Amino acid sequence: MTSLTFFEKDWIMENVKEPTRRERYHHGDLRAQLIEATQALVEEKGPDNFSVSEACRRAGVSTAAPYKHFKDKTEMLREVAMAGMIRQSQQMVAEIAPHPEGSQARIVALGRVYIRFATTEPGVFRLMFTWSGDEEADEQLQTLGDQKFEFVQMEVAKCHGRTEIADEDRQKAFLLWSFVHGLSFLTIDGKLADNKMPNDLEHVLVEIAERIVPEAS
Amino acid sequence: MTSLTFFEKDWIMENVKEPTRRERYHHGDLRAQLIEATQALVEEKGPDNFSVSEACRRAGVSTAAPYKHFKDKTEMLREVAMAGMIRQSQQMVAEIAPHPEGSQARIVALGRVYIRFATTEPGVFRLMFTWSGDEEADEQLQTLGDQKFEFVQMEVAKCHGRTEIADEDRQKAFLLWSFVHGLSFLTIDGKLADNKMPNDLEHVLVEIAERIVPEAS
DNA sequence: AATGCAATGTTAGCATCTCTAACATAAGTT
DNA sequence: AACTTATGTTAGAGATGCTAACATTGCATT
Repeated sequence: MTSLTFFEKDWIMENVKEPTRRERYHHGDLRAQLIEATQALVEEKGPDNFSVSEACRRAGVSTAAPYKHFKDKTEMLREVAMAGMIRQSQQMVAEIAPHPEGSQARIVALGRVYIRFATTEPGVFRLMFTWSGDEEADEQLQTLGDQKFEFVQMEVAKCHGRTEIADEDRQKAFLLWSFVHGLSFLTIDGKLADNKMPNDLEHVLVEIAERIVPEAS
Repeated sequence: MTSLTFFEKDWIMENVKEPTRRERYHHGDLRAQLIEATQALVEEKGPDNFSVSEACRRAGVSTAAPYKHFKDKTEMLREVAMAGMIRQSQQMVAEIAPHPEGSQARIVALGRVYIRFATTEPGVFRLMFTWSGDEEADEQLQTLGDQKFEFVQMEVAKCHGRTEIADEDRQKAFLLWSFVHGLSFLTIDGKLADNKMPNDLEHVLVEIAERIVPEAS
């Protein structure tokens, strides 16, 4: 019985002319669509100039609707930040895969992903890291960040032929992180116009990796 | 005549029970006081949560008053950012003074000032560098930043016994800047809790300087 | 299948914020 | 003393974050 009604529903969902999902009172997918709108707006206007109202307009919904899905504006933004964190992590593991374990190329790849993400999604990137305020709310965010950093530390350790993270690895990973983080922000904040930015980013990454994690372990 | 009235005024200003300057219709010093309030609020609430209204409350003035002195909210914030830029530069020149020209200690001192400023005035620091939006408005700000960067480049050049900036110096200054910039943001954004942060900041600064601008030129 | 509940929308409205317009007053000039 | 300019004030428009009260829908239980 239930299965039959399910089939009916499926049939309706797929064959009927799709009420565009907007004409219906219940949206069906509002939460996801609001997050999507939020992310888009964060990129377009920057995290500071994001407004819930505008996200509502985009989702074709009243301005009170989000509050059935999110506690407040902050929670909407954090959702986008979290998604960004995960996306960045995925890109990292994908990008180092082709390179042999313990190779410097892996370190370079990590840095490349970091900066590419920052320049490709500056709004989300800013959101992820410059969470001014809220103090304790971003526990999950912090956890994700910690995991990512430990991942980097592990890669550095492997470069030194270790299977566990030593103090030296921690230190070096930290140097690397600070560098790419700073480079990312200087880039997206437009401080590297003109002659300040080295022309070849890849070259810079290799150089910094060489200075901190030399190929000859 | 006029000089007499001036004297009278001075006498009033100094000997009469000071109408606290708030009881008077004309404030006398509103612009400066608004900037002061803005800076304080930027530190307390963060640049994003700063509101003109609150600055007005602090200055004891109506919410429309600022618009006789500033074009809009953005201009108030920019004023604070500019002042921060200048303050940071002054600290830099002061801190390198004791060290001999061309010494690595000078480079370390520059980094120390950069990070100290960021941690001491995180609100203003954020304002100075993560100016999301406005595009062309921050021309002056950009100019100040450029000057500072050139100053750093020159210091690096001196470390190599040069009196003019070479490409190598540009490159190295850029690496140094990226590093301290990233370190600053990671610190004020609280990403360096627990074991991630090396215990001794000074040591880290020396180490990174050694890696990029070795003492033995 | 009918009914009831929980989920998820909507409209109205409050408090706050930025910024403008019109007006008021102080200060300096002629 | 009268005029002008600078610098305040009050009133209010338009946007925003969020809440309260109400409406509609979907699902579950009967």
